[in-house]
Amino acid sequence: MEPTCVDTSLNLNIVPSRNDTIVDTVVADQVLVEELERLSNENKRLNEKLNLMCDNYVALQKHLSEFSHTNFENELAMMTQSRKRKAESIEKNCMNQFGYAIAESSTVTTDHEETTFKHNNINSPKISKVLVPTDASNTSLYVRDGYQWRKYGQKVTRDNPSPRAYFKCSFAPGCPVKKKVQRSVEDPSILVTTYEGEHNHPHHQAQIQMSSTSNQSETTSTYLVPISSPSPKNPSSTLDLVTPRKLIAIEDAQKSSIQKLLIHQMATSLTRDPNFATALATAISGKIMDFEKR
DNA sequence: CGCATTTGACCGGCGC
DNA sequence: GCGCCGGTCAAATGCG
Repeated sequence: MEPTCVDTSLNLNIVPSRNDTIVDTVVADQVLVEELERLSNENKRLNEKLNLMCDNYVALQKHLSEFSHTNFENELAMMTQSRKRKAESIEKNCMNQFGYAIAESSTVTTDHEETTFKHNNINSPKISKVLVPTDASNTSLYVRDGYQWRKYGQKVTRDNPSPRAYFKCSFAPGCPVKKKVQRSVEDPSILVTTYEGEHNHPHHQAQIQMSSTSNQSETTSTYLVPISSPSPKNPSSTLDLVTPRKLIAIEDAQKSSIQKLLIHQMATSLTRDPNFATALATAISGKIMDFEKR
């Protein structure tokens, strides 16, 4: 969008005549009416500009969304390309059990899922993976998801310089669920959280809140990821990790954060603009005057 | 003092 | 059989 500059300054320096007060009042009235008309026109122009900005914003958002989606798919492809051969052999082993589904997901199979497939049988625990966008500078591996976790180990794996943290669910005694948290190799701003097993207790939050925080006594949530938690009623399996539904959830989370950022930037830039502040004040005063006319 | 985290040691699976 | 690597254990440590 090409930059536009709207002269919103008010020429309110009305100097009253000292001689004829009646004529002065009439002239002043005329000036006020002209001023009102001018402000009204300006208000219309501002509305048009605002609409244009909104349209451009929607278009930009659309482009950004497409770009993010493409990047995400590329990332997944890169993450797995080096291990594709290994995955293919596993795929052959598991094809009888998963058939079409596993064949479709083989290109985005991750290291952990490979392990899952190796041990997968009817009684194996369910695995789900969630990508949590977070601050890359934040080295914390804590992801708040509504459950209570106890960390029992940390390892640096061969394929990833960032350490992998191991957690057990301590929300209920005997809960078999474990999770692993590790930063993505390609994008350190993404925490890859892998859940294993099913909780033997209800979730105490309707919506999972995932956040990465600087310490374990976190009180603030950085991101809200609107996806359901792995639950016994959820028919999702290991393969669910790569279904479009998950991708959409991740994309929605990204879009949500991007949207907030854009809105914040728009608001900041607008409020810092003295022209906008003046125009806003003018519009408000104009509305008040309109209201008083009635 | 109790609980959670840290971290090095240990174990088992897998590939060569 | 050996070494590598991921996962787990458990003693040490820190914190409220």
